[in-house]
Amino acid sequence: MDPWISSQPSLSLDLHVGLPPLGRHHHAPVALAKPKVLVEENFLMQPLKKEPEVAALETELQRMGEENRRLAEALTAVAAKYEALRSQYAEMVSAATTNPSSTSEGGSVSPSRKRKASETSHDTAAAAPQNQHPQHHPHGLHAAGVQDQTECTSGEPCKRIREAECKPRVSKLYVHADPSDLSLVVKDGYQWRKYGQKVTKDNPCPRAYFRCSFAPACPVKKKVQRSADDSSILVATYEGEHNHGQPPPPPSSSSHDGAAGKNAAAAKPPSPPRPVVVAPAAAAAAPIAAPHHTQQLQQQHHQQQDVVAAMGGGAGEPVGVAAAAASEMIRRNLAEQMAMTLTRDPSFKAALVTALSGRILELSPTKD
DNA sequence: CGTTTTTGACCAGCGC
DNA sequence: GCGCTGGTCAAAAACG
Repeated sequence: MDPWISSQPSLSLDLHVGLPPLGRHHHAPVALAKPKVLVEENFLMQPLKKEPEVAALETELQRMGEENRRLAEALTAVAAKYEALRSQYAEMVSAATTNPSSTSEGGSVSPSRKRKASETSHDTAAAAPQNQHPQHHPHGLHAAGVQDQTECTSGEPCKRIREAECKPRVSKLYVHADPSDLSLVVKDGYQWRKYGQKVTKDNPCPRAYFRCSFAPACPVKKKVQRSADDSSILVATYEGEHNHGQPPPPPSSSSHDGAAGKNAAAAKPPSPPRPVVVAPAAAAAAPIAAPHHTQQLQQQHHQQQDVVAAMGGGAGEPVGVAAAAASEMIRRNLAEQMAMTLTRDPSFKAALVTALSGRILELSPTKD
């Protein structure tokens, strides 16, 4: 899989129990699918005095090996689906870029931009880059990027196209957050500057408006609001597409979401250095806590749906952010779930201890 | 001192 | 035309 796995603390034991060592270059999750029953092998290599206890353990190990294999297969299936979806998305993106007229780029500007022409003119110019996919026009000001403008200058259909057909590059991200934490900060790896807050009609919780502050010209905007149904869920709505790469993760834990100084402070307490979209509180407490974990999985499910929606719907949302972050979280959760499942299983622990002791004995110079 | 957040005011679209 | 609403601006405050 990806390097991220190797950085997962919960997986850093390198125990070689069923799963291959997680090296630096796992390109596909399928790599996990190869069950290596090293524990079993090591264990069986012992000069056995086949006592009933040993036999029982052996049976147990075999059973776990089977289970391990099943899990690996399930993981393979999930990974395959993930890859399929991703390639599907890539195809759609390429199709969209080769035939821009069919994808109605226009809406990327906030659909409700209501400023006057003078403002919108420079606004669209500024917003243009977000309309294209970064890999094509990283710096904007190309035909595709100006399309919004051209559509608008071509006549009044502009508005309608924008609001109806051209679904703006909007994607939503559902992030689990501590309900007691009132801040509206969603960690996604980018730097955001808050420029407004508003209480909306349908939700008692205020909505915060952010702009990407990493690149001055980046047109991406983000709205964050707690879900009206579940205050522990933060709904982040991204509009537009970053015209710059993702800011490099800070070497240590420090300002990540917020730009500098106060922003970082207000943007959140120390957070995981990765662009994970889990709210810091949850991220800090969740990895081992079952309830949080469940919520995270639900959250992950939401995100998965959103990613799929983004793939199927508006071609090329800020999926560069949203989808990447979502998939990141999905994978992370997957790994955490696996690690938790294993570490919480007493029989697994017992087998692990047995295997380790057997291995130690085997490697011991005094072994006979 | 520079940057960001806060927050009231303003603007424009929409529905009646 | 008027009020409601969402989105944005910009001055003041806050922070490191």
